[in-house]
Amino acid sequence: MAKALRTKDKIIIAAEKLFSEHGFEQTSLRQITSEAEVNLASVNYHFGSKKALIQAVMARYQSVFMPALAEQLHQLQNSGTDQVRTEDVLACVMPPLIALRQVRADGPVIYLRLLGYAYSEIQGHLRKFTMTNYGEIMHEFFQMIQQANPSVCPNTLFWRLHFSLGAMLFAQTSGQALREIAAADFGEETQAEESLLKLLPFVAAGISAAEPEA
Amino acid sequence: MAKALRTKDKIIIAAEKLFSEHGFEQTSLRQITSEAEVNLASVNYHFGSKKALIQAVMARYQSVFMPALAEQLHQLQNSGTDQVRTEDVLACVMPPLIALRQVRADGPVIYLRLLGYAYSEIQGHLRKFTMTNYGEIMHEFFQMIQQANPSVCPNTLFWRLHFSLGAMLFAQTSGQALREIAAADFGEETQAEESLLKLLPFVAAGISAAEPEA
DNA sequence: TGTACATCAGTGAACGCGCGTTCACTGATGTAC
DNA sequence: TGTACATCAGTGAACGCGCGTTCACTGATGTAC
Repeated sequence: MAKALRTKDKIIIAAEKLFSEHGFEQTSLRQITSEAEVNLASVNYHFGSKKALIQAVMARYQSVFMPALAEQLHQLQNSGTDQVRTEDVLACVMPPLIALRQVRADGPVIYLRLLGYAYSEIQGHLRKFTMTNYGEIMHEFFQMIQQANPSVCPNTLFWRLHFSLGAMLFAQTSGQALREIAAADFGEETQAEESLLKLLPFVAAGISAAEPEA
Repeated sequence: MAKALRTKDKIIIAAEKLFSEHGFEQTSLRQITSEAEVNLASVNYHFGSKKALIQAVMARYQSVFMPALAEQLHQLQNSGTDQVRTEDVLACVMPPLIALRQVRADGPVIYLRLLGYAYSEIQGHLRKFTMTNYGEIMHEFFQMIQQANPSVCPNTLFWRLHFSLGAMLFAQTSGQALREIAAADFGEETQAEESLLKLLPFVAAGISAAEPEA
């Protein structure tokens, strides 16, 4: 049993790393099992299929992230502030992200990259999975963003939230390359987590922007 | 000769459509030649390889878009306004985008989707290609954004421009799915080109947001 | 105008390769009596 | 305590499949003399 868990864990650890670096479809089971120093057939033995392995990897992070996000949102709601600001709602995602260090030291970065690939590659699957399992939390989040921006119509907010998601995922997926360019052009090193801090004011301003006249 | 051009064009037209719908790696030459009603081997005959076909498809759009963008930027520079606004610089991308209708009726949408896949799939290749061929135009664009936002440091602007790019590409790549969700949730149909108009105020506000204190 | 030859567009079939998955199997561990 | 059996983790080799690419070939068009 002890060794059994080892093999399964080895696969998970190697898969997370390679998935987050090259995406799901571009990473083969042979690469994963080679990195994990494990037999090729053991992926299908432990997980059933490649698709199931992908879901297991994602689920492991979601199951930590989502409850932590719910916790943050509730804290903010019960903080007695009568008017929450967009920044405050957005900031709720940071502690859950940092909590992913429990899963793995570089968990926050890994998770964001996985999200990026999950959205761009397996179109819609992840969204469906997230909504069926954590739809309520997502709904709460959306409602609080609406409360913080009563003058922006919900349809516009819907789009702006997805623009924000896109900005975050793109920055993560292309993050390494961008950081190198930025370092070369401006002589400033930007850390992976730092680019997230740069993101917050950007999306907060974008979400709360005045609605243009029709 | 007449029929020769036909086959090559048939391939381009089918490839653009399928690439923009499913991405480059997910689209096989067999799908393309089947859609184009053309022999499988003719792709390699006319283009040499799949990679060369992808480049040909992208180059066709870039060669229309980029000069048109340069034209817009120059017009804005010579308009006599002493202080350009971020919105004005951003708005410069719209006419070149619309000019892509010359290439093909749904050219603007196709191009944006291709861009999205190009950035997320063939990491860095497109950026390199764009910078070597149109680096000067990109540099001009960046400089004008800087002029419009003298109080934001260049490094931050660099990141914010890429956040904006990410927001746009994500909205396009996931556009169809998002439009369906939005229609179901808010009873409002959003057209493909309309989501771009929603994007402009969002990124303009994000780019010009005040720099947070350190 | 007619013939020989070269060039070019297009084709059908096969190539080798890497992929996810399957299968028959081994060996260790746990359980029942 | 000892034996028989069941369960489980893990393995090596092969499977079929779709992929991009290649190759020898056909037939039409253009050119030279």
